[in-house]
Amino acid sequence: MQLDKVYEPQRFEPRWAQSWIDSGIFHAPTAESSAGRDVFTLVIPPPNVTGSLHMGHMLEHTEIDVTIRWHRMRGDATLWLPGTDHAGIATQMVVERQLAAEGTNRHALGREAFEERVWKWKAESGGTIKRQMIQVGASCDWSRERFTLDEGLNRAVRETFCRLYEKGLIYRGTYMINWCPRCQTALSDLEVDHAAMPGSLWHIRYPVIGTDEFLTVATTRPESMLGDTAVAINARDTRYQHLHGKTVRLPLMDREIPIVLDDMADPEFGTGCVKVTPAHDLNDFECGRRHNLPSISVIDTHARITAAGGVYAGLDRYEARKRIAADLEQQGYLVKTEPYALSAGQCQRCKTVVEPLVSTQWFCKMKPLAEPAIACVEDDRIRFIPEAWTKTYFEWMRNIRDWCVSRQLWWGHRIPAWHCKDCGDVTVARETPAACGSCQSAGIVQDPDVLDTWFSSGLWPFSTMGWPEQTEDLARFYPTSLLITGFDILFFWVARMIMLGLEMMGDVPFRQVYIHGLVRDAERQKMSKTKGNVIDPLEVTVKYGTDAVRMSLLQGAAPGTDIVLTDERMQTARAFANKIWNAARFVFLKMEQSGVEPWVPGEVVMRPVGESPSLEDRWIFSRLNRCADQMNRSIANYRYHEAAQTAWGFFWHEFCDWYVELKKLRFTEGSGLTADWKNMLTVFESALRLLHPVMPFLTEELWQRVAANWTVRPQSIALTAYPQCDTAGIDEAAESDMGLLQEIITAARNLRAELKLDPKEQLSGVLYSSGRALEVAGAEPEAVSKLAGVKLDLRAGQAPKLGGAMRATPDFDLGLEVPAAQLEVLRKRLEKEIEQLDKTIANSQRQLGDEKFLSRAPDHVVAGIREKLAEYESQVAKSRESLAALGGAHLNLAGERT
RNA sequence: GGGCCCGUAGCUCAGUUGGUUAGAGCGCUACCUUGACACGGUAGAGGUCACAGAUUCGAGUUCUGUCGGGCCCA
Repeated sequence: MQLDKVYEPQRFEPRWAQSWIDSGIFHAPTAESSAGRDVFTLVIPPPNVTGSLHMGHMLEHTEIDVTIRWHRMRGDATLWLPGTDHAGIATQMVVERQLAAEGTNRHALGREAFEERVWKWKAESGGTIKRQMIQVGASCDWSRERFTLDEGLNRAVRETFCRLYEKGLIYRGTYMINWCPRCQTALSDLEVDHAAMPGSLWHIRYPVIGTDEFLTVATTRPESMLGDTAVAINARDTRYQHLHGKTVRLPLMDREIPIVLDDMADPEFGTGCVKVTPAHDLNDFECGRRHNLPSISVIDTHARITAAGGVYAGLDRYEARKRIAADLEQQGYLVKTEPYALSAGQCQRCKTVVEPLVSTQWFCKMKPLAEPAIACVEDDRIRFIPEAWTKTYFEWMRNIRDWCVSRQLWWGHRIPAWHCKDCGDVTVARETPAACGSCQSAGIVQDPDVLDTWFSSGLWPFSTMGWPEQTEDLARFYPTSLLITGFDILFFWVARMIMLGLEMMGDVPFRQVYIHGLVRDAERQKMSKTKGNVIDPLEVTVKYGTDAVRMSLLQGAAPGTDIVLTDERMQTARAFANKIWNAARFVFLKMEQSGVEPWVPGEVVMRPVGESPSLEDRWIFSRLNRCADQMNRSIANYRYHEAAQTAWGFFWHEFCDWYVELKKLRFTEGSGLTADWKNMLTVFESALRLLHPVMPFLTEELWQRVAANWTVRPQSIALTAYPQCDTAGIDEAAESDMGLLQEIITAARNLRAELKLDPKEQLSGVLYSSGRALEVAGAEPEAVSKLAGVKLDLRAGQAPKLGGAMRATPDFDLGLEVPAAQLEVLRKRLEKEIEQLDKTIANSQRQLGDEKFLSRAPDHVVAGIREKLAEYESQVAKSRESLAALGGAHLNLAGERT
């Protein structure tokens, strides 16, 4: 029964983490066992299978776990479905780096061997994150764990691809795409980051054929001129109108290209005319289509100049840029070069500047998918929290562009399309076909490309439940209830799940989306490996305890704000855990002394037991009910910071600071299981339950001891009922009486501290009151004498003489007997108090003298101010009197007593 | 260029539909090693709610603008 003196979470956290998993208590209940209960489902945002847990995961999983544990305790049939993502490019890159270190590469290895190699890597490191999640107590159903490359999920991917293809929503075509020359694959628009970087603007003049004029174009990429097939001017631009219909001679290439009229040329910007390179710029590509211009590819997939680039063929794009700029200058075509901040697209993964290339790829048509996805948020079938994200979502959805879904990678879902060597047609099929669908030729080969990882992630809420099979899980758990994730994947993942869920399942994938913040360091910096400011969750959970880390994260997790995580905060959270630990230690020690056995009533009791429960019992149960009410509402509304604060305040500042201190006065040795004991154990047990979703380990460890003798109890606190507010347990009278008692004690302590009296010295004093305070103090004399160290003489009415060590409040006047010499320190405080009260009184009087206020403000507000004003006035009068008395010769408090 | 969010105590943030003396945690100051806990106790100091207007009897809260910070999209 004895607990260690200091809270050492390492001594019990690993034990519970393992035991929760072994007992399978977090598995979703069967349909039979949970008939009639509400269902609550959440699928995990799948982490990278070869990754490891970072603080972002820890925050996300903590918020999910709080919510899940709360729902489970509320009696819902709860499923948190875990799993991982194959993270195409990222994982392939890791393995390619391994190969490079071995002096080889994937092409030398061949596709099959490479894929084997990646699977091997997955087998090695794939379990890490799962182990870590178990370690930090994530209460998910591991029996339903999924991986995006599982066979079942692959079927879902193929089914989706085929359906979309059959509907004409997936097509293959030749368009401008983002190409990463390092990763050697196409990328979607979302996988390209636009970063501002210093560059130059080159002004190049193109001679107009048949005249002695020039058109000067400005470009940030002079090397692309090799592929120019026109120069555009704006029809409204009077400077160049006379040149329409003529041609220019492209320097270096000696090619004659037309001058076209196009709005792309902005008369306000630069020289007003632009070069057109349809093969290497999206705007130029579209311009080229409008004018039927040829498209000449001069940069290849390795970002080198192609054979079409004449003498520059084979040069890297940047090398070519230097040479071309130099040649232009030498030949007199370069007008000037000026510094220019340009925005270049970078590969999100490897930061290489992407190359816009014309390429044949698979695309997904987005507009028809986006429309219902917009509608379901407009009509509230899906709600974003915080709501501000709705706008961002709409903004993106309404301006959506087609999605390039093919990737030239070897790690991922292979596109289910087969090309015919004979007729050239494409056969798209769910199962590997034996022959071409058009000409029946057996000479077909599967498309070498794989799908964007997000294509499979987009199916996650239903592919994980067995779709396209009509499984029981799917029927029970889809749509899921909630998604908790970060804003950084709102478009990548959330938006696509909504579109694909609606299209494939005919229903939204989740009802609500809670977007959490970002974990930052003490300087509010994003955590990053390169900055070296990452806090490793595993390290700190060992150091401070998982519960303390969870508490720290939740304390800062106000919706819509980032979370600042510091060692200081985690230390404090550990101190909180230690406080609870020691409160429990006190309880158990006292139990032993009193001969009491662990006891719990057997069901949640939210009211005190016993014939006439004590004030502190009535009070703590009342507070417990309010705490339960607040906890339930806070968690329901994703106000995790509020839940954390509520539990913290209840345990520390109500249970420990007052309740336990008062209860100490009740317990005597060998008294047995009195009502005092029953109430204390009941409140403590309920409070543990309230805290459990936030600090699962500590509460489990203590609960197991508190409830040890409860014969028919669940095997874990996680399976007990979450306390709900019982309004009958709210005792306004007890709260107000307790408030008075606290005020009396605090007033006495305050005087004592201000007068710098010995904290241990027992003092005498007087309490005057014409109200309830007298009865409260009379009923709890020991509380005042023990907690404030003052023995009070109780007298009805107001103090006859206000002077000396006196504290006046609206409810009572309290004085201490002390030597006159110690009273001087009171003067300053009284002066300050009077000043503040005067200000407040003036303000109230001004309001009450204002006709408009009196006529327009609601009655209760006016009445409230009148009442307060009377209080302030009486208080300030008392303070003035006290101050006057201080000035006098006689500072003896309760004068008549001496 | 378009859009979103944020400026409240030294720090990190709360502050629900406008309403009575603006809160919490940390930090800080003073005192206290009291038999649950110094990872503790008691008491205290600290804010013209970024700025300027407007609406209102009344604004930290609503509206407009300015300044400052962050983010997203092009």
